Amino acid sequence: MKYSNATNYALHTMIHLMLQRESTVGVQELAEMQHLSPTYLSKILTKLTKAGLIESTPGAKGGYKISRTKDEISFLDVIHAIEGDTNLFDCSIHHEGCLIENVMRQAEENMKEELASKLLIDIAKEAEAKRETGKLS
Amino acid sequence: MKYSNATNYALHTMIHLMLQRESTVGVQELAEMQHLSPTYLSKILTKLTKAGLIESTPGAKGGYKISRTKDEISFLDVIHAIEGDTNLFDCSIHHEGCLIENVMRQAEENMKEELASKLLIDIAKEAEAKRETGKLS
DNA sequence: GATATTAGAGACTCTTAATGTCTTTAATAT
DNA sequence: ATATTAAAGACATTAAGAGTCTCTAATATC
Repeated sequence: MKYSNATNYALHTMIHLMLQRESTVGVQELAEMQHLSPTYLSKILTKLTKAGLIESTPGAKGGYKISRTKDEISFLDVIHAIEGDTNLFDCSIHHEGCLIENVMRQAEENMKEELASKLLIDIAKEAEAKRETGKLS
Repeated sequence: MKYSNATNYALHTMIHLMLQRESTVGVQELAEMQHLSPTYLSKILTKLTKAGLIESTPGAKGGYKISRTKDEISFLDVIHAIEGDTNLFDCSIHHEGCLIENVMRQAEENMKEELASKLLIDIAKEAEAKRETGKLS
């Protein structure tokens, strides 16, 4: 019962791309930064690309950059891109209208609302400010 | 990224025990009801017992019954008993004060607050009422 | 056009956690 | 003493996540 590591890597990568000045960053560099193998991170980046959160250009001088919609990207967007559209809880006994499932779903909804209201850009700026005051993010 | 089936079984079992008039119910009966093997459900029940949510008596005429605190048992109590004290999200990169982790933890907290505020007894009563109006739970 | 570079796709392995079974032991009522 | 029931623990099975490797496709540069 945990979010996957991939979601963590994805979130950190997104923040990094947001703080990036250069137009594109290759998977090589992104992978090194997080001590991951490029091929593994590549799969994560592909998911982010398909979700429209980042843009990729193949070929020499290619790489990834944050999407134009960068000021509107929420935590939930990233989670959704990686984890897919899943619920934390499925009753699996009752096929519909399970009272227990209803309660669990409502609670999950509260969490998701919070995650939808949190924008990556705000955290990115916060991280930048923190870094400038000497503390490494 | 899902709550375990065990949590679902545990919640349903708790509701059932709350609606139970007879003093104790054996694992045999509880297992049949949910189409589970008795030994498997037994492990779940042991966790609930250790958490103090139900009480068990071994031997002939033994079985399980809901704890005396039954009016105060929340969804979160059951989840905690089965899943343990875990977080949905661990940064695993940064050792402390990760901004991303902070956001994720806060959102999770919202969910848990909701789950702590929902009492099983209310759902049990609702299920009972629903059953009496002809609809099976 | 040839070459170097980079993303993407897919098959594959490894590891871990959940799921579930089986057997034995301990406790209790009759 | 016996039947019944919970508890414990070893064990097997399954499913999902994590991660690697290889090959293909696209693009810039020369």
